[in-house]
Amino acid sequence: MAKTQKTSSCPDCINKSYCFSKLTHDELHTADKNRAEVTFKKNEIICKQGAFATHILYIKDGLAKVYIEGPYKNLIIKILKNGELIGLPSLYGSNIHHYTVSSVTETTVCLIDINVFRSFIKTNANFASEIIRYLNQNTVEEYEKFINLTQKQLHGRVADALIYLQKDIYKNDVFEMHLSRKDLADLTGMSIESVIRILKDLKKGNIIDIQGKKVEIKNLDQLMKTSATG
Amino acid sequence: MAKTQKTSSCPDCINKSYCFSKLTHDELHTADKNRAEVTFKKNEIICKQGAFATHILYIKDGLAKVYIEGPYKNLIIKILKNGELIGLPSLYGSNIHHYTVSSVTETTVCLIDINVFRSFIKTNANFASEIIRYLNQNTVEEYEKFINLTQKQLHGRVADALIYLQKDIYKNDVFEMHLSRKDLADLTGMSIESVIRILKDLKKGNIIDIQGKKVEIKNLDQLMKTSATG
DNA sequence: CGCGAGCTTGACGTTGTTCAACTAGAGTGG
DNA sequence: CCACTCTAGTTGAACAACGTCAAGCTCGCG
Repeated sequence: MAKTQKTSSCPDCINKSYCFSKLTHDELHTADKNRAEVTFKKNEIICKQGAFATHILYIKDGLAKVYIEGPYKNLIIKILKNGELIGLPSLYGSNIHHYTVSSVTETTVCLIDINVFRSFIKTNANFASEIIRYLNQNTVEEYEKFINLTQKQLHGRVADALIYLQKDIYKNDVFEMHLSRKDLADLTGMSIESVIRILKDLKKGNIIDIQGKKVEIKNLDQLMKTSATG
Repeated sequence: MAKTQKTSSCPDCINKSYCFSKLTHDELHTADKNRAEVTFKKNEIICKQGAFATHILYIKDGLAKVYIEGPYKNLIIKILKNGELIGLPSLYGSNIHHYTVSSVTETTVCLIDINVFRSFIKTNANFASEIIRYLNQNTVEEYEKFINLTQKQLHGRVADALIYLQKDIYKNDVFEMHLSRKDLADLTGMSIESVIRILKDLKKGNIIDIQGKKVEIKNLDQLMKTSATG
């Protein structure tokens, strides 16, 4: 399972999420006192859909997948990288987690008591508006995902997923694919077999190259065209 | 087009959204001074995706549809009824509208200057947390919609739409269907023809009845079973 | 009475899933 | 060091689900 440690304090932490820069020195100290740091190995569950949300989690390092557990299969909403927050949808309203998060690579997270988090929102308006900004950005990304999943066919959806990984996650045309074919299927809302076939097509069309875990985006323009034409 | 009028003032308004109850008397007066009231006829655009978001809108009366304009067709995210807010995703971050809203029936909305709205968030923590609660509730509903649209087949999706209308919008087993078949198609992410066929099936199975615009949910249990089994 | 928009129906083709078999590679124990 | 197993990945064939097309219908309205 996961091991606990506690390295740098919040005021000194250089990885902290942008919204924390809105906190005062005192508030950061309060956060630090109410915080735990945990490292998860690959493929461990970080937070479980349906469980009580007692903490807001903050990804300090690593990659994690956020997914909704549906009746038959899962849908990956988003891949989280360092600096991102887990549990905000449970901040007010029902205090249970609305999704499951599990680690894709070894991942270190900070846990901050949800009530401490709430108190920051009450007392620090800049922090509150930063949280709203963060929530809204997620909402806008979800709208885009809605269109991708419901109005594009397979080639377009795989192209979207690859562009997402290239632009938002790895920020490089060449990257090591940490997601399994099943993860890609859950991310694009299709079957594993279809993912494989489409990747093969894209490789044959010289748009991407795949060697084992290594993926290279060879023709981003063409990939974006594929994304656009569905 | 739309006509402008201004009836009751904000402090006296009995239709106001729950979050406004968190505002002080003075703040409500400020809102009132920076507000306009507009009535849209059926099928008019209330706010347009891509346009600048200068105001937060509040539905005082009527029904409206929120939809994302995709490359080939639209996706209806949600039906709005009185008390709901338009434009929150544009509050911080990019100040353009991320969706289009148009009236389904005659609809009266209040427009509140977005900067006034922002200032309330800065100065009134209860209001801010109420906004976050509202945003989060929408997010959770969107998660459910994600599963419905991506993991269910046609019968399940139509069942979901009908249950949504019955439970959240009309709150009655018998209601007048204000949405066209195309609207239902955009709401469920399918073709018009398929909507019609599934409705026919449900009618044949004695689960619903349709006479012109009048819809009756005759067997909600069965409809929920249909929703669950996809 | 005639026109047009929204609705309905059936026939057909495409897309994408499912199933089943097979392969490659990584870890395990003898 | 090699057989053994287990999982992830891959391939092809058959089938079901759904969208598209084309035609006809209905109803409200000028």
